[in-house]
Amino acid sequence: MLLKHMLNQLDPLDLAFQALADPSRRAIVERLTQGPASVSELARPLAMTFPAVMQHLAVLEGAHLVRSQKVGRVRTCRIDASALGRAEAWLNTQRAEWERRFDRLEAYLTELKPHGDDDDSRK
Amino acid sequence: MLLKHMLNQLDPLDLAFQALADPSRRAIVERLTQGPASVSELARPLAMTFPAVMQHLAVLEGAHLVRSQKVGRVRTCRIDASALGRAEAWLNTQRAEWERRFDRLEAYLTELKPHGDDDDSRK
DNA sequence: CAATCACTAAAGCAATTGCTTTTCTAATGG
DNA sequence: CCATTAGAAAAGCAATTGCTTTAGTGATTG
Repeated sequence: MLLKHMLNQLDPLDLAFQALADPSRRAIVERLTQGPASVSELARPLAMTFPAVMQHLAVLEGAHLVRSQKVGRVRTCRIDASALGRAEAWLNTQRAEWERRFDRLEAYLTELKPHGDDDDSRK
Repeated sequence: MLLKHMLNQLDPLDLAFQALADPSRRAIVERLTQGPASVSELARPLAMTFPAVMQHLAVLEGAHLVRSQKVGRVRTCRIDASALGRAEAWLNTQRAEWERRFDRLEAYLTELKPHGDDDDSRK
């Protein structure tokens, strides 16, 4: 029961969604879609200490939502659109699947009762 | 510092992404896009106790990703597409924004150096 | 009506999270 | 060269998470 825990989080979607669950991290992502930024620039608008921002950044990098490279003493961060795209794709699939089923159901009901009556057993 | 913690998670996106960060909960969502199901049906394929599944369901309902109603002794769950859509929309916006900026940059580079040379400082 | 079934409530617990403070290293600017 | 700047590493801590077990409450069935 602890082995399973340690070997967990193999699925990239776990990491991506987990990373995006935090508003500070989403703010960082939103900032980076406007273009690259240093860690200091990312930290400035966030009401927390510098190390805290670094840790958020580590989470985002671990989820492959952000890449970064250090030149001189400044680390420049940019978004990595691939992980963003995979999360988006999963949601897209789920909604598409739901709508497909919904449409099938609607078609079935229309066929069953072809005149305009959308009422079901009320209360 | 603990008040802020308690009043946290006001943003629906926090709840949605947090809920989707767990593979069991995503499995539940995937199952429900195929159509409604009882708690027992949802629990069957998941290698965990019944109460654990109920707790996952509570998280999903809290995030408005799932709705449910009890009739007799069985609770029937269905997905709530609206929260799914809002998460999808956020990701969509971010990718769109990123692509917009990317295209602007590309156009700038093409204008700057109009002949077919896509090389940058290598190594 | 008694046993079972589907679900609920609650307590407990190890692991993880989201910070903090402190300390350190290395690049840069005057 | 010395002070500042940008980032890194680590330890500590309260709160949260993802389970578990145990002990219920009502519907439903034989």
